[in-house]
Formats: sequence, structure tokens, C-alpha cells
Amino acid sequence: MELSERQLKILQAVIRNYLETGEPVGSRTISKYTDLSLSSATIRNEMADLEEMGYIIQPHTSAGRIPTDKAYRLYVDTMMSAKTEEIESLRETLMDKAGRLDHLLKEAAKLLADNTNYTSLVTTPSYRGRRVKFLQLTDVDELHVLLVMVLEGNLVRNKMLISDVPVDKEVVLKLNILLNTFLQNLQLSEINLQMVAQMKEQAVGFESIVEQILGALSQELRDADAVEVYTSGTTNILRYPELSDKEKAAELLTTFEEKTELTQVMNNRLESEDGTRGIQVYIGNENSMEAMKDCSVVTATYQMGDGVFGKIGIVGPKRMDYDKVVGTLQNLMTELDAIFKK
Amino acid sequence: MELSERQLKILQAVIRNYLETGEPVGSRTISKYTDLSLSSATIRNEMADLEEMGYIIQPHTSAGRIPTDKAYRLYVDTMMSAKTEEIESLRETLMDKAGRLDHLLKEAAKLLADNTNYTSLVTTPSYRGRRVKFLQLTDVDELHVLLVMVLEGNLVRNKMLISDVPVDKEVVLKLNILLNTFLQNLQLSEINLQMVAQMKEQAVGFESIVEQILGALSQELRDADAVEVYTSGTTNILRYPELSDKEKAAELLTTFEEKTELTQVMNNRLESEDGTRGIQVYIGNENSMEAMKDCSVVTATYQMGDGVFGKIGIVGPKRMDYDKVVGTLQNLMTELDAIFKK
DNA sequence: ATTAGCACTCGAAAGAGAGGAGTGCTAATA
DNA sequence: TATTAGCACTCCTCTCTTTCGAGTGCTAAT
Repeated sequence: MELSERQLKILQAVIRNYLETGEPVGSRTISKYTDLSLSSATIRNEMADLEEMGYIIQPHTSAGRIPTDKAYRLYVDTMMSAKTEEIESLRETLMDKAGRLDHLLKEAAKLLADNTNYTSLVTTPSYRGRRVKFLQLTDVDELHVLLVMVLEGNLVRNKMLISDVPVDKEVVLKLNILLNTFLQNLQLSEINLQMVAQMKEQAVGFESIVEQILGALSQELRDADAVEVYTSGTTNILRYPELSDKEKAAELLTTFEEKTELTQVMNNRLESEDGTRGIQVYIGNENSMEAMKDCSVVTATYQMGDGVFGKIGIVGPKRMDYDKVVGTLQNLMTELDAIFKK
Repeated sequence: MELSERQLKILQAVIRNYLETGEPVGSRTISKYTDLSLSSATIRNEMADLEEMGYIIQPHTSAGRIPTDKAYRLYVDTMMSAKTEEIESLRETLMDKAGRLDHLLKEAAKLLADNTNYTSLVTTPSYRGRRVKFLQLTDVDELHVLLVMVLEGNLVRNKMLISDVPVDKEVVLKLNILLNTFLQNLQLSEINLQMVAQMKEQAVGFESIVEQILGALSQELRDADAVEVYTSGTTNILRYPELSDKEKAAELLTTFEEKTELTQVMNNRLESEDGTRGIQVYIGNENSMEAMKDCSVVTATYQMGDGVFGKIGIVGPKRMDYDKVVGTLQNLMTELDAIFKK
């Protein structure tokens, strides 16, 4: 069941042509398109074989052929000519935004979408079990205390606490020491009830504040590890007829809006990482989400720090320009890595 | 050119009917719908008059009539029966999220969209010229210093600064005092070069840090006043045939995605507030944005603090259920006010 | 093994009615 | 005088045909 040299060339021509036009491609087109100099009749015979092998299908009798998922898979695995795609003015734009992670990632998503004309997804880096770097309490006014939490990865969170009893500078100072003594360098699962009890013992009269602090801390530790997804260019799917009929478009767009589901799509393979951090391509039904069975999803993993990874990805029609998309992602991935290594 | 009692009733019937069905409504329908017990012929005569006055039009010769913007305007101004629309489980859901403003507002947007089946917009409250409540510097490690900025409205921001010279606790303490002496209670426009020079004079050797602090501060003061817009239910527009053809849908959805433009739509009238904080309705061409000329936009203003307002709004087809939308917005507005007053 | 030739298939686009909802006008009615 | 029944007319929508052409598979010739 091996594909002959010639069949490969023909298949490749069919795919390339279909990627460009989106129309079923006929034998005559191929006969001219390739440098094989074969007549359309010959091509027809070969195409019949390719169809039997499951690489191409006819949408209806008397139409040209279109590639199947199997063909795309073969194309992506062996025939792609991944050109390194320049992202327009990437470096400067990103550097501008490097100040705040959320801005940076949003900008990255925008760049991806603008450069590819597909929809882009970018996830925040995912920690698992982030640790407390240090905590700091500051008195704002008599009843308000500001809690600043610095977590592993220099993630800073804050929460305004409201005390039921007045707190003065001295109390704040004491609490600060207490907090850091107990909680520094711990992660969520290491904070147990015994410690909580001890802390309360040492902060008589201010149990409520301690309670609040622990609540806020646990909340933030959980939140901070929750992966967020930014999307951009969602409406680009409307450019592609095969995705833009009412139902499909609505379903896809809704999926993009409900970010929660997307985290699953994006985190699919974060686990089964086998050392090399590569580009992953999911074609059609290879996608875990029903809504995306007519799409292809290409993802790459960027590295923010030791063991801290995030994903960037593109969602588009199955006939997407894989070469370009892979190149673009690769490029952006490298760029992000560099920024974080700064 | 006054409308007779009867004409009003007929017009109202036309509008009501059209709001429900989205189909042009004919004279026969009205004749049965209303309690006027008039024959269709009579209705026809009146409708011809209403058409002449610009309240209704025929999409084509032998079709029923549909309301014009003018009719909607009249309806909204005088005929609406604003029922107070319960928002499902509103209070509990919102209370849950009250911790973080962004979460709260996103949830509010979601509630609006889910309850109305239209698209919702929610802006963050807009300050103008927010003041510095206090600043606090903390040493994280030898070269990293954490700047926490507490702004008016208890908005907390932070930024990790990187010093080129080592800073110890003493320096941090000194800088803390310096910063607060100079900058407390100031707003962006009040921080001038003279002060900057003076500060640098008093912090010899740490000019770079001071520079960074001022940069971060100015950035945040500007950012904090920038209004953000959260959207929800954007795909709901696909439910309404008059908005869901490819071009219009794409244009609208893109507008929703590019939040920047939306801030203008939403802040349209924040200025010309004439004391009473009401619901505002923009019908069709009354909208400032071209993309929304086939939509109606209804907005309400919620209050977060003294002089600090934000907007919530609904975008839908012109034939939206104004009664319900107004009721829902009113309800949510009250609810938000209450939460912020807590 | 390749190719020219040809009959065949089937979808897309264009055209042709048929049906029907709704109108405006006129004349009859209360 | 205001209302209504009646009727011819318009024009949209739906369905059914027809036409057209791209593309195929098969056969026979090269």
C-alpha cells in the first residue's frame, strides 16, 4: 500500500491547489499544474487509486477531488516546506508590551491573528503548585489593610481586607512577621489546618484578619494556576466558506467566547511532552472538541521559566496554510522565549 | 400632524407585533390583534396615513408594514410598559464575584447576555484624574524591588522594578518616605518636572529607581483611567436574521472584538449627564458607530463611588424587546449600585 | 503505459410558473 | 361621514425545470 513517487507528487499537487483555492481540484488542473507532463486521463487513473486509499474524496460524482484528513496528516508530516514566516514588526511591538504579562500575551494573540488571518489562541503560562514568595500587609486606613502577595514567578496579587477591629501599625508589623514565618515558600497543598490554628493562636484578637488573609491567599494561589486563554481574530473564521455557515460559525464563535472550554483544547498535550518542545498539529477529527471537527489546530509551547510553559495556537479551516502557520508560530514561540529569558 | 388616539393604538400594535415576529405585519393581523374591532380596510387607511407620516414603511409593495426608527423612538419614549425584569439568580451570582472588580463586571456582562439573548457590554468605572493614595516599595531580593501603588478608589497596582545597583532595606525605607512625601494625593497632571528633579536630588545614587517608579506610576495612572469594556453573548446577534448575514455579522462581531471602539459608544453620553442617571436608548442611526446602524443600543449608568460611574449596555436588533431590556438593565444597575455601596 | 475520445453524472445557476399575502381603490352600507 | 366588502393588482417566495459545464470513468487507439 505504498504511495509511488508519482502518486505523492499528484497528491501534493492536489493538496497545494486545494489549500489555495478551496475548490475541488480536477485532473486537468493537475495535469497542467505539475511538471509531470502527464495527460489528465493518466492523472484520473492515479486519482482513482488515491481515492481508494483514502487520501482524497469527491464531494459528489463529477466533481474534482479534495484531500481527506489522512492526506493533510501526510502533508503535515512529510511534505511541508515550513518557510520561516516573518511576523511583521514583531519584536518591537512585543517589547513595548513586555511590561505586563496579560498585555504581552494579548498582543501576541493579536499579532498571530493579524499575520495569519486565522483565529489565534494564547494561554497564560501554567504553574502547578505555585509557592508563596512573600506576603506583605500594609495599613491603608483604620479598618482597611492591603494584602500584597508575591508568588513564585514574580506574580503579584493584592487584596484589600476589611478588619472588624481597628489595626495599627504595630499589629500590622507583627502580622507581617507572623505571616512570612509561617507561609513563605509554601504552596497551597502544604498549608494545613494545624498551621492555621497556630497562627490564630499567635494573633489573638485578629483571627478575622488572619482568616481573610488565608482565604485570599488560597483563592489567589488557585487563580494564579488557572490557565487563562486570550483569543484574537475570532471573526476571521467567517472568511472561510466551509466554516462560515450559520450553525458552524455560531458554534465556533461561542466556543471562542467561552474560554473555559478552550483551556482543555490548548492543554491537551502539555502533559505528554516528550522532551522536545515542538509544534503540534491537530487535523479535523483529531481535535478533542466536537465544535472543531472541521478545523485544524496548530499549537506551539513557549517557555516562561523553569518548568513553566504556555501555549500559543492557531485555529483555522482544515485547508489552512500549514507552512505559513507553522513558520509563524515557530517564530513567535522563539520570540516569546527570548523575551522571557531577558 | 398629531397622531389620533386610534392611530397610536394601531401603531403600537404594529410595533408590538413586529417586535415579536420580526415579520412585516398586515392590516388583517392588526384588525384581529387589537380590541378596536375595526375591519382590515379601515386599518389599511390608517396605516397609509401612518406611512405618510414616516412611522412605518413597506419593505415592498405588497408586504405588510414595519416600524421605522421614528416609530421605535416614539414607542420607547411614550408607549413602553417597562416591566421590571427579574434577572435570574442575580444577587447571589454577583455577590460571589464581588471580590474582584473585573470578575464582577464580567459576570454582570454574562448575566445580561444570558437573560436577554442579546449582546451585552459592560465598562469599567471611569475616573478622570485618579489620585495616588500611597506608594510602597518593598525589597524582594538584591536587585528586585516591588512597587505597590494604591490609587484612589482602592485600586491597587504593582510593578516589579529592577535596580542596577543593589538596594538594601534602609534605602527602601528612605525611598518610601520620599515617595509618599512628594506624591501622595497627587494626580497625573500635578506631577511636574520640578518635583521630579527634587526627588532625584534627594535620592542620589538611585535616580534610576526613581525614574522607573515615576514611569510605572504614570503608566498606571493612565491605564487605570482607561475604560475597559467587557462583552458577552456576542454570538447572540446571529440569532437575528436582520443582523446575521455575513457582512453585517462580521462587521459587528469585529467591532465587539476590538474593544477600543466600543468605549466610545459606551461613553457617548457620560458627559451630558443632566443630573438624573437614566436609561438611554439609541435606535438605528442614532448610534454614533456606522457598524451599529441596524442595531439598537440601550445603556444604563451604574455608580461605583462619588463621581465614579460605569456603563452597562445591551446591543441588539432594532426590534429588540425594549421593555424587557430596560427592565433588566434597570435591575442590574440597582444591584450594582447596592454592591458598591456595601 | 499513456492518451484521446466520448457518454454520462450531477451540481449550480437561470428561468418559469403557481400560490398567496397584502395592498389600494371603488362602491356599497350604516 | 365613517366604515367595510369586494376586487384587481403587485410582488415576494417557493418549487419545478431547464440548461450548462466541469469533471469523471471507460474504451479503444497510440
